[in-house]
Amino acid sequence: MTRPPADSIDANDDADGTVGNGGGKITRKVVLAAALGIIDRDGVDALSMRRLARALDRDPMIVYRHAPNKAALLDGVAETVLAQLKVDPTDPDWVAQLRTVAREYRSLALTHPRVVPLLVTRPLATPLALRPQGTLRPLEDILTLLTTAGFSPPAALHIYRALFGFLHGHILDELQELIDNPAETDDLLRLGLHRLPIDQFPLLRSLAPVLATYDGATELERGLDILLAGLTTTLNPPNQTPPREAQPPTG
Amino acid sequence: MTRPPADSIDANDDADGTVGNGGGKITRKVVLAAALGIIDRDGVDALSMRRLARALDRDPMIVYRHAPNKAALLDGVAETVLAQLKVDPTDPDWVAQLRTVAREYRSLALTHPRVVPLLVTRPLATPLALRPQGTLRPLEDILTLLTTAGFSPPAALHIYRALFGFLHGHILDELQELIDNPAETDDLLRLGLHRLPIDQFPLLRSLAPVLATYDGATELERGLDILLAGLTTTLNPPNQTPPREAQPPTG
DNA sequence: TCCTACCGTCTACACCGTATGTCTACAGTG
DNA sequence: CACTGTAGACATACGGTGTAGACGGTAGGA
Repeated sequence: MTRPPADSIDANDDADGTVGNGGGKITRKVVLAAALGIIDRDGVDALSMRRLARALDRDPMIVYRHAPNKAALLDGVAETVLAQLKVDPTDPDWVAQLRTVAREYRSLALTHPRVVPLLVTRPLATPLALRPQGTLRPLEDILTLLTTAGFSPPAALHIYRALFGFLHGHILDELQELIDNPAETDDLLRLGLHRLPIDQFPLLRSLAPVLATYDGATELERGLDILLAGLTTTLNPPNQTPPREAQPPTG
Repeated sequence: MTRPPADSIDANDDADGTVGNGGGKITRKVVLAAALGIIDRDGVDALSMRRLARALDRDPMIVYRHAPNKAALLDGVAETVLAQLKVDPTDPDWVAQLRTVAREYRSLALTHPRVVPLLVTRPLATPLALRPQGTLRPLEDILTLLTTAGFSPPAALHIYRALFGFLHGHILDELQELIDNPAETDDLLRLGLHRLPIDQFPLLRSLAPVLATYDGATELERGLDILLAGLTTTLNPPNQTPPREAQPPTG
């Protein structure tokens, strides 16, 4: 009998909402999925080894069979999210492909907003080459995309940096502006801006309506316009399709 | 006598390296400075209320006199660092002023690299208006800088977002590429890239020398060139000095 | 059949954030 | 002077945390 004590046999679709995984086999994938679920629901701080084990309906120590320690577990969660970012390195239109990647990255971040701190933070703790390979895959793929398009590897790296730098910044910006109290109708109150002294923050307060109607998608597109235009003019590869203007996805 | 038991009276410049603050008065500033010291030395994870108290040579609970809880303490640390960022809202040359701010932000991040996760992450947990006011000061100041230069408030906000989005992204990029093993002379080994399978990451591995000689300062300047050029062409304010080309600080 | 490998469990330790209570020193009041 | 109120520092305690180490049971290979 590998099940926990009797009192939890039947009544345990535990407080984490996950249905305790019953008697199913525990794999790394299952562990990471459960961890991701907890983080999505309650944030990174809410993820503890014990709570994760509770969600898996197993002993806390089981997690250590699939991750050497908690830091590695968090890396794993970041990796599973980032691994969903697919790059097509064979796309002949590199500008369009980068746009697609950017949009997908944004939508990934918006569906897992509480994972974003991990995405931007974990790499700071680990030297590049020691990072989980799923994390490096998009980098390598974009490098091949760009070198295939005619860029030199250093130029490709430059473009990659510019794109993801911009992307990370944009995501952080956008998530910061999520609404305080969505039910409130008045913009000032909804954003909590009324708490700021008027004499010290007049402009910020006056921007309530603008802040309240922030549109991340088109903000991203405009940023990409500028960025990609700047890149194509400074670094034109030999064999290349002309860069397209902003073209938000139709769907 | 407010001092702790005798055994620590003379021999306690404790393991945190800070000289226990002796009998000095504990203020919020002192607490935050000690916390910053610990984070600078050993990272955010190493900061615990107990260790902070040990550094202050006091009982753990004093910290709660100056911060309601640990999250607020971290916010305070982020604030003290960010408050060092001075914006001159009266500068007539807004482009030059933004460049200066960007450079100062970068140098701030480089002198406190382990605080950067807090800088980019804490705001995600707190709605804009609830953030410590020291955090909002640079925002308001940049808004007045730009509106004084002739931009409308929404345009000013747009520029602020673009600048700090780019800035955050750049900082994260730059810190990620810090060296694994600085003593090693071979670039591949120094970056740990030899651990990557050649057949799966050929381009990344080939970029070892480029990665090893990353120059964040000029990378930042080039990014600012593109960004500010893009902003001035799309959003030209009425009364404005012409934008200058990249001009790294002479000192 | 035994051996090895792994998987899940149990126990235990040192440490964590913080609610609550107690002690002390001092300010103001009569 | 005694008395009270108050604020700061200290002490205790509770429930939780990450994880080292040892133990049993089960599966597969020799």
